[in-house]
Parts: sequence; structure tokens; C-alpha cells
Amino acid sequence: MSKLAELQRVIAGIPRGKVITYGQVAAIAGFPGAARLTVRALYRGAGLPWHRVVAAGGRIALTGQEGQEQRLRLSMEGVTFRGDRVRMDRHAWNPKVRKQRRGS
DNA sequence: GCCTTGACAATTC
DNA sequence: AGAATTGCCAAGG
Repeated sequence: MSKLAELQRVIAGIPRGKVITYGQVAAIAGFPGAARLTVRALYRGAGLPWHRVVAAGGRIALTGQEGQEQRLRLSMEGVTFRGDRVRMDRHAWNPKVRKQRRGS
């Protein structure tokens, strides 16, 4: 398993209607502070929900048409915005908050 | 093995 | 508030 595959796994696990920051993805995958690795993972990754990954503070890093598309895709999934930023208060995905299914 | 590339992040001026 | 600076880590040439 390549390192980037770890990042890709995290990205692939983002549920619909939720978003996460580059830094968060990296941190969860085991590379705290390596937000740029997330970028690489997205470049290499195929079929990943790239639009669910945003920059710090819910900012959309992509520019031009790509950025517009990302925003469009997110809004279609129910994600709301505040100005040019995603409302992280509502849509930030916290894997740690995910409850383990099946109990005893 | 060194240098470059990346859709970043946090700090500072 | 916006621009500049530094740090971060892995993969490819």
C-alpha cells in the first residue's frame, strides 16, 4: 500500500454532503501537516470524490471553472456556503465522530 | 540521491 | 485583508 493510497482511502470515505480539509485528510492518513500530500493523492487518485476536499476554513482552492464546478457539485450534495467558503461548521466531516457499528 | 512538483497551512508584515 | 515566507511529505525524473 503506497502512502498516497492511504490518503486516497480517507478521501474515498468522505460521505455525501460532507467535506474535509487537505490538512485533515493528511492528518487522518497519518501525515499531520502534510496537506500537500493530499493534493498529490487527488492527482493520482481516480474516481475519488475530489470535490469533497477543500482548503482550510472551507475555502475552495481550485480556481476558475474547476472551482466553480467543485462548488456546484458540493451544493448539489446539500453542502451550503457562506460567501466563497463552505460552512465547515455544518459540513466538516469528523471520522472520529463516526460511531462504530455493531456493539457488543 | 538530489531537485522539482503539488488543488496546502499557519504565521507574519 | 492581502501578499509573502516557511514548513510539511512523498513520488517521479
